[in-house]
Amino acid sequence: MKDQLVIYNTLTRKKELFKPLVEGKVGLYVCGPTVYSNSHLGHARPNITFDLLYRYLTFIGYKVRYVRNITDVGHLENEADESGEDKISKKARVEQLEPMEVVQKYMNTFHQNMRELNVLPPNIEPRASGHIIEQQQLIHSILKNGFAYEVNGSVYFDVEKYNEKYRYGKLSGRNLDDIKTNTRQLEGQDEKKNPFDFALWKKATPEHIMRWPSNWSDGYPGWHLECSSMSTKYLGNVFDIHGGGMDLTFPHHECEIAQSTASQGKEAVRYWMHNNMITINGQKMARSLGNFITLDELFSGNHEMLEKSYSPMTIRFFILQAHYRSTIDFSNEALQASEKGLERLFTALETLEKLPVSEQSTVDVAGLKEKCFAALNDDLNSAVAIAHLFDGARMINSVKAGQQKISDSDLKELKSFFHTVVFEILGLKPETAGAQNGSNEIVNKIIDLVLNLRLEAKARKDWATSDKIRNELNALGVEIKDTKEGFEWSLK
RNA sequence: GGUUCCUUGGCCGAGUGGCUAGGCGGCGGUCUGCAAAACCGUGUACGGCGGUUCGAAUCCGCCAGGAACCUCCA
Repeated sequence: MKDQLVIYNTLTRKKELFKPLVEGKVGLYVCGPTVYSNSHLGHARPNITFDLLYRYLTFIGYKVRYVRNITDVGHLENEADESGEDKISKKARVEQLEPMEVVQKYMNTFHQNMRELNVLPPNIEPRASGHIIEQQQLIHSILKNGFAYEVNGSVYFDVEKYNEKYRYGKLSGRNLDDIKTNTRQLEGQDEKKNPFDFALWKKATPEHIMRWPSNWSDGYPGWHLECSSMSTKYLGNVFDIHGGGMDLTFPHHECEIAQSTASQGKEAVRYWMHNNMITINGQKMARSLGNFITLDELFSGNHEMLEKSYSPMTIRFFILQAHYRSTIDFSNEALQASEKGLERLFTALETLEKLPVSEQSTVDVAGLKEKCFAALNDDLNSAVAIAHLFDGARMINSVKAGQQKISDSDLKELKSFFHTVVFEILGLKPETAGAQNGSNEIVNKIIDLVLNLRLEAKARKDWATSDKIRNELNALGVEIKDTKEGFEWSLK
């Protein structure tokens, strides 16, 4: 199965068979968050997408080193303040905090949200602020190779010079002539030879708090640099996969390619993968557009656009139900559909544990399994894989209902398949309220007691009493299903 | 304006040159004292107009609408 994974490479705009540089090992780098405010739904997408990739690569037998950075140096902000100060130091002033305190605060909530979404931690989570020296080294080598120039303590990348030897714009499908005619002339950029040149090192203005000493000035690194230096530091000069949101393709990833190539004469990344955006009313959800809903708001339901709260697994499932390269449109209706669907899947998973076995199967477990893995191998098509899981759910329910039969060996295979795909690969987990997991034994016993009384009432055909018990337990959040044997219940 | 891309049934979303996902919702049925759950059945969906083809929603062209990027952004 290892040799069958096909992934879409933005660089070639084609699906390609994935072959790692080193047999059996994969180097994976993903652009992580800039930690200056709470994570929103949009941030969940790349993290879940590449969590799926990480899990799947691991599942098919690769040893993966997954590196996901934390951007804590801050990017230049281009808003009305015109000060050019960096996002993190600006926020710090507003809140009267140390920049690193802001970073720590939002890094903590990011980690908390990721845990809630069952996103596995990466193997290395480097911070830009901890790699200033490496970034400066990278600038030195780009300067030495003649692809950068220094002006007044700042260093800029010479795009035109680079483009004479290599091709700037290959990832995003642009060419320099187009860029020349379409780059806006921004204020305060007169140091650059050309407006499309980008900063490698910026001299800090006096009010800029985040600063480090360097040969050129007290300043801070340009905003594309950290990924170039940290990815190659931990994964090697050439590594397998670099991921991130589609909105980073240009200029961020384009500049990364230019920096790596300018410093080492060859490209660092073999496969570029980009996830699409989450939209809301057809428009990208983004911090800067102000149309975002934070993950905490989703989990608590505390936002005017939300009809109710949505659990982390609902969010995760919602995202996985679409292919990562398609946009996915947020709405209460869509989220509730996912919530119901996920419930159906987990109910089937429970049913799976108590299926009767027969001599022969009338169901095709092997075929189901094959189709599901074929979907995952096809550029990580979780949407199709999940569709096959629903076919599996129907299979399970039909066996339970006695309409289909399953053999002992097929049942074992089906169980293992479901557990592997649902828990290990898709990273879903049950979210039952505590009471049924033994955390509140006495409550379980009381509910059982009451329901047994109801059973007695039913035996007497005392429907008034039995319905009263059911309705009132329902109101308390206990869902009751009558079965042939008696009853089943669960907490909502 | 430039570059890239999208438009699928009530909603969300796969996919493919002919065999035509899936979820949610709706409708009908089975089961049930009634519910719930489950199961079964049910939709003449592929933005518009042309073209290529035996055959296109899938390929090509034009038009309409929308998006992303070009400026921080997941």
